[in-house]
Amino acid sequence: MKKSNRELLHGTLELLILRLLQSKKRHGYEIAKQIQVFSKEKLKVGQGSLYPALHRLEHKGMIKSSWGQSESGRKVKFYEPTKEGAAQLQEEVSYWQEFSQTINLIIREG
Amino acid sequence: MKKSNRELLHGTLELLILRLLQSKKRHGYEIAKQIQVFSKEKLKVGQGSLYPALHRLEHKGMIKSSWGQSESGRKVKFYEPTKEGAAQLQEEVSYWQEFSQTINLIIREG
DNA sequence: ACGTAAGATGTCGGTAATCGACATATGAAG
DNA sequence: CTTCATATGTCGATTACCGACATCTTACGT
Repeated sequence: MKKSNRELLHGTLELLILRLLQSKKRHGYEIAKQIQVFSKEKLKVGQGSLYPALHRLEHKGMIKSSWGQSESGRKVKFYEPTKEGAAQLQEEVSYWQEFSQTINLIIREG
Repeated sequence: MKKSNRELLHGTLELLILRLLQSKKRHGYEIAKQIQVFSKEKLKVGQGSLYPALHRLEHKGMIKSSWGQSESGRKVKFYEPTKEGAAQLQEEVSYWQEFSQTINLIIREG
């Protein structure tokens, strides 16, 4: 009965995570915040989406984790991409580009 | 156990349908073919995705259907957008633009 | 005349990603 | 001393999408 909000990140969450980890080691909470910042608060990825996605990626061997300390001295789990993850990112990006170009083409000329 | 193919149209199928119907009345099979053509065969929407999406849109009052004849004289069900559907399309398009710009930004500067 | 391919609409069950809600713990600020 | 932001995590529900299958019709080759 309850109307659900729009699904914000259909299949692109793993792409975003891999891309953000490519720049530097990051922990989960930071990734979520960064997505919010980049999107000017338009996209929000909740914990119920983020953490399962991280575990999924780790389980698939795309990223690896290590406990460490954040700048503020808190215990955090850092993630970084593996070699497979870096390759996967390239694939995801090129798929996204093809995909989004197709959507844009249909919007323009459909 | 079987590995599934990549999900081709994550949440954008209704946008594509509404957009293609905006140009002219079309029937289901034609819509699927058009998406294939526009994407240069890279995207394929199967019947198991297409027809439920059409029924969904009709049930939501975004499109309406009428039986007719195709150019080749076959019995086909034509769809066209309602007023609500046209408005919904505008919303979908502007959401898509915001969304894709965000993804592109993160790909570039993440 | 006959079979097969393509056009066309539809259903069904399974899969999997996302979601909101909840649980929990810690350090900082007031 | 309590509340807020940080931080990680689980859980169940929803739902779109998918491949497979079913069915009917028309066109085409042989």
